[in-house]
Amino acid sequence: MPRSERTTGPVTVEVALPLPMRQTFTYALARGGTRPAVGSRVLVPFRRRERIGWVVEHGGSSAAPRMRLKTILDVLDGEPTATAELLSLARWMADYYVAPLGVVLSTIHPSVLVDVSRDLVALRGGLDATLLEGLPPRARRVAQALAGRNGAVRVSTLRGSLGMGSIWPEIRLLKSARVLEHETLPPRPPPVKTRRMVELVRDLPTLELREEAFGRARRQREAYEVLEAAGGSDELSRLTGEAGFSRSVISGLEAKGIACTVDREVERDPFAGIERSTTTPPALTREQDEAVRRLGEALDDDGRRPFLLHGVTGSGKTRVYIELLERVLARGQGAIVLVPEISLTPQTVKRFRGRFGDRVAVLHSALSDGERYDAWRQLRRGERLVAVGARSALFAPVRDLGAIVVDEEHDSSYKQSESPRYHARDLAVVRAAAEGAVCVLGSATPSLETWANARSGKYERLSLPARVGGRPLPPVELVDLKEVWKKGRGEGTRSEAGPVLSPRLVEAVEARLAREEQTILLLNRRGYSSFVQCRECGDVTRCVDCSISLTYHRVRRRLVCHHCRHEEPVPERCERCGSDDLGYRGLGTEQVERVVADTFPAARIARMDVDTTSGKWAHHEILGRVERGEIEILLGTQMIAKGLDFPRVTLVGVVNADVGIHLPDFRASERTFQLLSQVAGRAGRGERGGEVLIQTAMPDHYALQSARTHDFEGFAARELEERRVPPYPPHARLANVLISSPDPDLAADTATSAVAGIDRWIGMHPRAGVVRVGPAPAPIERLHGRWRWHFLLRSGSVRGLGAICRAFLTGFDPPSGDVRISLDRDPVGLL
DNA sequence: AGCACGCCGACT
DNA sequence: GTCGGCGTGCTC
Repeated sequence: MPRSERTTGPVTVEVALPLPMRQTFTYALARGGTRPAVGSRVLVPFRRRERIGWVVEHGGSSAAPRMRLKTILDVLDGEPTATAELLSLARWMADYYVAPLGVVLSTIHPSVLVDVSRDLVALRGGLDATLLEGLPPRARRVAQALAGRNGAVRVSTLRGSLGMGSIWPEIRLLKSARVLEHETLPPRPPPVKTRRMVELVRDLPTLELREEAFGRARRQREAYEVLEAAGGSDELSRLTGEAGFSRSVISGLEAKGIACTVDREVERDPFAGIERSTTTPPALTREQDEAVRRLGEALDDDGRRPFLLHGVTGSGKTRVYIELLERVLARGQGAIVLVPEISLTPQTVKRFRGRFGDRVAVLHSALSDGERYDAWRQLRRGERLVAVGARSALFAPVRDLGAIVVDEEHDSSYKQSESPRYHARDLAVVRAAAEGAVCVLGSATPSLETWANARSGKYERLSLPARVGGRPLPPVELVDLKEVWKKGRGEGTRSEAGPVLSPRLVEAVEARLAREEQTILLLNRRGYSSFVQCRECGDVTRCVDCSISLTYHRVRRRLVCHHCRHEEPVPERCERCGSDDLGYRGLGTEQVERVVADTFPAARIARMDVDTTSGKWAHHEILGRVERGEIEILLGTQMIAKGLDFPRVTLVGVVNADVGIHLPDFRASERTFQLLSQVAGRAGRGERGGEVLIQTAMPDHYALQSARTHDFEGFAARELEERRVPPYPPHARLANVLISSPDPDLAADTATSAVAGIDRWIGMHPRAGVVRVGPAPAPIERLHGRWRWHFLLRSGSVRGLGAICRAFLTGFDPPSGDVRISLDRDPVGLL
């Protein structure tokens, strides 16, 4: 026996379970069992149940009571599902986003690998009245519910339909009374789709042998020949279907030992139909060529920095990605391409599939769990080399990663809104650095974080300043709503804030209708937050300390800051120009829609937003109608700003740009600028050109002026200044702590005591440089029946902020009751 | 999280 | 007395 075995006692492993607990658990190995590799899944007993966890360490490190160690029930993987690279990324995430390692591991795996065991119960024979009478009421209810169903029922289903909380005590009681049977099924083996194949197992090379084998069995001989022609095997269903052999012919071959049927794994590929394109792509522009050359060089360079590929809409960024991938694949390496959720359309898929065929795995949200798992396995085995997908594709087990591309890197869908609240763009940089891959962040309107990194030299900037084909960006015109309000008093099409559509916009739309061209109208996002705006000068009051817009509280008739809780009365007159003409905004999308319909009664109008287009295909259906010219005006929220490419759209109108700018969020201007730039890119994609009209009461605002002149750099320079005092990203790092409870007092009290705890931690770590702002009621004060409070932590030090966040989440003991605390590091929005 | 234990009011 | 409400504590 090796000495180590003698001295270390029982061999143990540390297991991370997907539970909201920060600790790992120590388990012993089964007698004679081999020690599962770090990163593999194991089935372990936990409480009274079985759960799947990941081995994250060999030997115990958590202080476990040695005597009470439980033993691993099963090692589920021979090969770890979490490679060393992904496990270390998971550790980084757990640490940075302050989330339990097991939870992180479960989110970076396909869901079928995380499924836990299921418990089934079934009645044992019938239920008679005397038996029922002897049962306690709760147990009786369980038994009766079970009698109402046939056969075995999942305990979780039963519990859900009864709605009486945990029914495990009752099940144990009924089981011991021999009323029911209970069975725990092990976790489903991952679903692998199989197909019955018929394979030849004996060769009959000579005619003589065949004569001997088949004699007068003509159909068997024919089947043999079909199989031989198909290369020795074919699908059973094809032989019995198309080829028309009866099942008995096949059995005959089996009986003679010539063929056998086996289940072969097949891979589902929902995009199998997409043909590899044979057309040669157009020549690269000079700038594209230069970018590709630089990225190609970086593949060989160990000390490389991440790249920002800054290219205006239509400048051919995708082409650059594709050329990079070509070079990565030529080196025998793999790659990951992240795209925003919304742009994962058949067009995007076609683009990559067309060039790379089945070397690409597309991780689309419409995939079934099984399909997702198939793609994962293919990547893991190196059968596919490129993963294309939304946020979570960053965790694809691509081998020998050569590059990670993040398209539209500023897009907020890269941030996950549940724990772990990771940002896939930031993780892309982390993963690429750890695995020696080239990282490319592409955008026409980079986030200010990325822009600042490019400016400081932390990232290398590649630029595509012109559209492919030399087509100009469309002219953008700002329509001053203040003028319209002044003139428009007493007209029909108005809201509380004045007319919804300016004469200029109405006239432009009518011109399109007359010319049989199409219009896109971008609506404001839902106005849940109202602000007070001067109708004379367009001014909106901001908080002196936080420089975010103050929110108007109808009930109290006061203005409130949603960061620091500063309050002030609604001014009588505009503080800037002295006018008493103040508007209380709050224009609903429905209202705008009605006005549009009334103004253009003859037009065919479609509306597209999250509410009207719930199904994935409803969205495509509407776009199909636009494409076929069945729609003249497309009304929609931000989702219409991205990726649409219709040559007949020659006008894009933005109904009111101000709503976005005055959201109480430090990113409000940035978001608005990005949105306007995106939507402007929708106009004039075809020969006919196009124009963009933006309605606003503050045409002088820098975000609007920069959008008008397509000037990202001008916008970024000004916005970076705006965020200096008080410091917001990229000048400081933020964490947003959200506290929610159905009880408003509990939420508020918890916020107060949490802040007291935070202040103690801040006091103990002065060098972390953390500043607290708040607490204050969250901008959305009540959501899903819960009252919400939040506060912000701000620091110039990444590590310092991390230390305080971890100390807070581990050390703060929330009061009893239904309170939830969540921490969002690097929040993308504070709403 | 989920579940057990334990201590309280309100009903056969 | 029991039933079932939910606060508290623990899970290798």
